[in-house]
Amino acid sequence: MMEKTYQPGQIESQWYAFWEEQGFFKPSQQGEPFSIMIPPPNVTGSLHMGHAFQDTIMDALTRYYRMQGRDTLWQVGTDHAGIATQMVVERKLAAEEDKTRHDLGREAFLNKVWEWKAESGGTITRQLRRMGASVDWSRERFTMDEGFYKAVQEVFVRLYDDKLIYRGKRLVNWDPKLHTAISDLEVISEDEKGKLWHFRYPLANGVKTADGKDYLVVATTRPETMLGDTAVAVNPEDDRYRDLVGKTVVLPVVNREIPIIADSYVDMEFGTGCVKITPAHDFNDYEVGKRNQLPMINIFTIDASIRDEGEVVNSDGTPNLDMQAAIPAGYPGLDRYEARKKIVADFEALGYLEEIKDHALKAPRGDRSGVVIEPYLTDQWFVAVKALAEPAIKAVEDGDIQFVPKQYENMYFAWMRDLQDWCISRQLWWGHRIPAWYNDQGNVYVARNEEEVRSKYSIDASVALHQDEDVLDTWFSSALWTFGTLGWPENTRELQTYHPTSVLVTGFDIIFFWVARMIMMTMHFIKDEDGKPQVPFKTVYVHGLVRDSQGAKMSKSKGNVLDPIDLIDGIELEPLVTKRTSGLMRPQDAQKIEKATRSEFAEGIASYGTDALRFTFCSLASTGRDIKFDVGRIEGYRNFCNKIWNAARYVLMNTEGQDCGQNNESYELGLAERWIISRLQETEQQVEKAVAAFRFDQASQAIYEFIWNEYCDWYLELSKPVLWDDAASAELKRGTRRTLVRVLETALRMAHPFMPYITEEIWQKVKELAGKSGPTIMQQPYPVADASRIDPEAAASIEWLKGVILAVRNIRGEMDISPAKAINVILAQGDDSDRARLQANQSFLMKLAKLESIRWLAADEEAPMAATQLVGAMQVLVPMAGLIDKEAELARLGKEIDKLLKEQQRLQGKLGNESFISKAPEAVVAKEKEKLADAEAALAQLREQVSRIESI
RNA sequence: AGGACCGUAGCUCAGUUGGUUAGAGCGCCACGUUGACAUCGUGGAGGUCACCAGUUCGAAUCUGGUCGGUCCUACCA
Repeated sequence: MMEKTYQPGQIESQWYAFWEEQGFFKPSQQGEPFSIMIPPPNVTGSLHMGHAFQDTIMDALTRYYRMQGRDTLWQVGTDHAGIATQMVVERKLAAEEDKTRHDLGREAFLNKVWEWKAESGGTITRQLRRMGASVDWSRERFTMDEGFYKAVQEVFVRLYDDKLIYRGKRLVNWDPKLHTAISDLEVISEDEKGKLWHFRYPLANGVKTADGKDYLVVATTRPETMLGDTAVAVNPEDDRYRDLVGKTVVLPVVNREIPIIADSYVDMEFGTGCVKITPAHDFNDYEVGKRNQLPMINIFTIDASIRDEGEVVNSDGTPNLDMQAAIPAGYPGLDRYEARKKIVADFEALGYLEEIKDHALKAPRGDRSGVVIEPYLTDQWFVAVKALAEPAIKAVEDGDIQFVPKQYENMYFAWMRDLQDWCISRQLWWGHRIPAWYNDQGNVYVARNEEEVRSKYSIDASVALHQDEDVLDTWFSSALWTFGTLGWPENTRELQTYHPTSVLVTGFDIIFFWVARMIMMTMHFIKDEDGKPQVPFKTVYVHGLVRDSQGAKMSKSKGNVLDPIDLIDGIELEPLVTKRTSGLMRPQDAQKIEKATRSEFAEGIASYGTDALRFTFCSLASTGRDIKFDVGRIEGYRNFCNKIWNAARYVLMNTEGQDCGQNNESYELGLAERWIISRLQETEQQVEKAVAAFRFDQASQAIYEFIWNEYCDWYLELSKPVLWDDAASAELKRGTRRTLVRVLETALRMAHPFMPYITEEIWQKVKELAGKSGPTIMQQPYPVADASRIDPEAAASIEWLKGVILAVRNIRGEMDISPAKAINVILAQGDDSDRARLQANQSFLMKLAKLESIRWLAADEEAPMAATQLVGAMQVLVPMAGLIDKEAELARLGKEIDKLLKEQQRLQGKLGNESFISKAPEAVVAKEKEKLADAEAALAQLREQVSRIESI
């Protein structure tokens, strides 16, 4: 016997373990392959709403295609997440042992990270199981497992040998806190208020400007970088300065003579039209420097404080040993911001500070450290992306890869067509160490390991080699995800079978980080037998961000994060407050967060269960837009689960231990059965169409409406008069029981990809009654619509029935007739088909509308005093025998008449329009005419009623 | 600066190729525990589809513009 109410906790605990133990998640190795790669979450992270959303969609797809008989692989794994993980462990180390990673040394520190991974690495996979994710755990991978080491080395070495990876001294984004280079993508620019300082640079050798001044004025937002200036640039078209090009200025404070150059980069309209050029500390200046062969002077240490002496580098990146770049006394060792103050003060003292203006600027900050990023000259490894990008662009242009929704393709193209070389080296310890070795002269050798280096480059064992200290950008290894997980560089059966993968499900925020790079890497390394590059996936389904109910991004610092597990299990208010207010970056926010939490979740969060959460995500997944997560929504779907639960209880009560035609006994299907079966086929068609279009909202809505509004609201009610009628035939009763249980069983299969637990739980109870067998619903065939069972006649008949019932209920409601009171109904003005339908549906009508009697108005009979409703042209009369509230009924009729009058007017206007008649398609005109006729007929009837009532 | 997306009921959102009386869920109001379900049932109220102009016989839907919001990309020192 089933519990009276749906309790997700009880039913969700067992099934997952059963599925996993039985190996149901593994590919069947039969049928057409279908494969999805999970975007690997951070191995030490925990599940957030974005994951939960994404995993729901992937699991729905996986279960759907698995049930359709496809050979389905959902590949699971985790990412080592270089910077993020290293930072966590460093913070732990600082908090617990007051040590830095340098105190431990590389090897000991890495051991700590591996320990941390072992300790916390199970969290996210445990949570993934809670979500019901049907991933193949036997194939779980990690981006730093042995196979990935192999794949990463292979890719690096081959790209290097193909000249697609190179090393060089370049200006890169440097994080002065983390002491590593980062890629362009890891730099977030933020609006900040700053200043624009205007400095005078005196002209050397007595030269004067056209207007007689002996100095130029340059403006800068970064005064301290002037220590590294190597030129002043003006626009070549600028008449004001044309004669000064080739002359020099003397850099104040440092007293270095630097040239005035002409470069079209300079905007004549902005500021004074003179720009200080600091090639080593500004990306634009770097380009100017390269064009004009300016030396570059690095003035910063890795902390972005001032060096003892500038490091001079030629514009091609080679060391410049000829030029000295002394740094004035008082500056070395100063932090960049202290240096800025001192420079400004020194300029002021020298009388060279022209003015200071407020200036809105975009500060580049590291996405992990939050500090201002410094353009910095260092030796780094790069991927030359141009050659890789071309086929990757073409694949999307040609439709080999399709984005859903399509608009993301533009975003992809825009980025790919303006791609800069990718800086892949990171000065971290946690990650894939770069497979490059150096001898004492600094010559570089790239191979899979030291042994191979020696043989490849014929280096004697006596020559000392040391490996590059740097590791690779995390995204370098994740770019290999689709093929690395399938055993590449070996040409495995899995690689042949499941690659290219079917669909990638991901957020738009990592299209550049991950999706684009996967496409480039995959197409370069994975080829068909005929040599054609393989794409990593055929479709990219891009979903939106999960936001809070107000539309704000969920973040720890705002204290508005919802934990999917809390929505599943529920959480009391106090622990929720504690959870949201602990470990804040800014503890002063705690009070505000606590207040907001207490008001939004006064009762804590109820336990809604995984199925309700998943169904909520599906219903919100419309067109790749961001979704605002409202707890009211999940409550509604928890109620839906309860509805299914209770429908199943009803079905079991009426079928268990009884004959439901399991053994092909003869049975009869009545109108109601034909109707619900017909509606089921239509729903199956809708769901199929929706899933094919990745419209999970439409799929879930179709299922919801079918189960609640058709099956529960109507069919279960329609089954009662039959099952409880002693006079009904055994065949009809059997047909009803059979339909009850089979439609339920089919609906469960239809819903299973979206709500796996409750469907499995109930399916196990009804499968035999429905004539099915098997260990799990997971392996049952997905319902396929049978168009021949779509039954327009049954549908019309039941729609008629519903119309009459609704009319009676409406009268009851409006006339305030107790639902408990059985009433008499008279039908009038009907045609033959109405008469046939009453005949067919009379017993339903009696029971569902709670009638005392129903009959047709006789031909010569005058209609009694009654409340009236129309069903098509037919009148439904509820005689009120003196009890009628005259005013109420007149008001009710008046409302109806007003509505019809408006409709009539609209239609008459339309049909009176010559050009509508002549230009609109005939079918449309005919339809409008029919509508007008219906409206006018109804109007006439209602008016007749009004005059009758008024005449009392 | 360029681009994308969005603006529909109190809230969250659907609305296919232009032809609906513009829908759903939640919330709201009224009534109701009849033998699946009060995590329920029945009925009801609630919309100038942001605004303006255009195309069209016909616009929530197509075009242009205005206003408001979100986001991305690139930035001028």
